Amino acid sequence: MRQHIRAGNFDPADLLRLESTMVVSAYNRGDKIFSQGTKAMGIYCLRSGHALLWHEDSFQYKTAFRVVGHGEMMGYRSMFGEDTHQATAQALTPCDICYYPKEILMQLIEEFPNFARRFFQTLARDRGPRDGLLLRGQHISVRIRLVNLLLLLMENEPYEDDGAYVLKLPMLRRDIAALLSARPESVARAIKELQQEGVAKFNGRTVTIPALDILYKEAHQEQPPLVSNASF
Amino acid sequence: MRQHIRAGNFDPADLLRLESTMVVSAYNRGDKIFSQGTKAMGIYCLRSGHALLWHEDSFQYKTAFRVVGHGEMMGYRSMFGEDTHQATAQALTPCDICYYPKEILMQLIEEFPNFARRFFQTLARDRGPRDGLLLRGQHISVRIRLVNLLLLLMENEPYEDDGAYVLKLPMLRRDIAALLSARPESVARAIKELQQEGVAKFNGRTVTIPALDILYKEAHQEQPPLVSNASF
DNA sequence: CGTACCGTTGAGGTGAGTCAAAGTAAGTGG
DNA sequence: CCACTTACTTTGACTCACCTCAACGGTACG
Repeated sequence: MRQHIRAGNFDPADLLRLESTMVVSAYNRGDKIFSQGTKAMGIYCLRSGHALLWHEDSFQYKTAFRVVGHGEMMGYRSMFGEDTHQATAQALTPCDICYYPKEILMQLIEEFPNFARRFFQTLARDRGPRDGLLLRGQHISVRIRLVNLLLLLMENEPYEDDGAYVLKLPMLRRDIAALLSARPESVARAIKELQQEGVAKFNGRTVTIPALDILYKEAHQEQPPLVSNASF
Repeated sequence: MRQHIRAGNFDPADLLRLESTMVVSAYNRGDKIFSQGTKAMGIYCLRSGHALLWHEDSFQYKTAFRVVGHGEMMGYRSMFGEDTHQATAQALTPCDICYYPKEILMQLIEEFPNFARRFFQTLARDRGPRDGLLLRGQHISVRIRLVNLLLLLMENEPYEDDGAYVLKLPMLRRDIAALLSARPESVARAIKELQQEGVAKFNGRTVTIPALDILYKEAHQEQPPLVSNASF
């Protein structure tokens, strides 16, 4: 899922131009990288650290929908949509972020079909029906949503120690809650449950998972509802 | 939001080629246009009628997420994602649908920057954080979600009679439920409520709305929760 | 050693899901 | 045109997961 901007089959001159126009900035925890409602003029790419994307609806309810990690892009949806930002990006941890202005990107896209294709793919795969629903669908318990989030975060941070997987959460409990469209209290209760059953050990922001397959099983094999839901 | 494939600034020869490769098929209510899990080879465009897009998760829970109306496209996300279809498309009403194969589209996209731009925009605007959450966020009551759905459907079917807006629902109650991530019973109760308060009159699949602004107000001005939800 | 968050726990309330049954359309075939 | 079937819709009673509110325990930091 990661989407670096990498030297592919590009003209060195263009790459140089891309590099020269690129701006790298450092952000501290809590800093906003861009804000919902402002005009999208380019895209951002994380060199290090973590950021959180969240959307605020007309009821002032905030829902986080993506954790952006090292090497990943953000802001592209609004840029290509030729619209204002539909979300706010905020640094979860100190991070370095580079910015690519729209004009340069558009030029490269026109010139190099492969570059365009990569963006088409990124846009198309981003937030398809698949996830999102798994993290926020209310027919799934907070517990299962949490397990799915853990698995998602594990994809990006494979760290093994002594046969068990270890995951360092880059965020607060309330951010986890926002990602699951739940409340911090509910998250705490779900964590307690998983803890007691030995599925995962939580120690502050460090999560230890003894057996990944148990987690995976739980994430995808809850009993289906008995009654179907639509005219399918 | 509608996305016709129209004669823009294209080469007549290419348009001819596009037309010649296009296949138009007729579907009856309930027919599947494409199925989740199958390979996406092109895009579909509705000439008439309505279709419903729904996704089935690993718990066999079905969530509808889009009603496709006249002139709108579907299947493009999976095609550009170079992936299997992430949803199933099914005809809500009898409809005529034309199919454009991928190769032709890709050729046109490479050749005409404006054509590419339109697709970038379509992809980027489709299912951003904005809607979706309004229709399925569990912090919003089924009633408000229903009101939002009505407003969404009204956008495409403006029909005025005697000062009141009239909307003909192209779908069953259970499909509405699937769109709201709710149950048909809950939808029925929400409908009853709106009925009793005179906000909207439901008669089978015909909805009459005396005052649009009341509906609109309700859709966006519910009291915000007292406690914020994340470290924002 | 306060102060200020963050995280956890408990008690209580509620919206919406589940289940079951009755009511209403919409076909279909005689 | 009327039985008859089938599918869709609504209602009521019950249950439960999660939210709300409130209080308490932890940890970091000046």
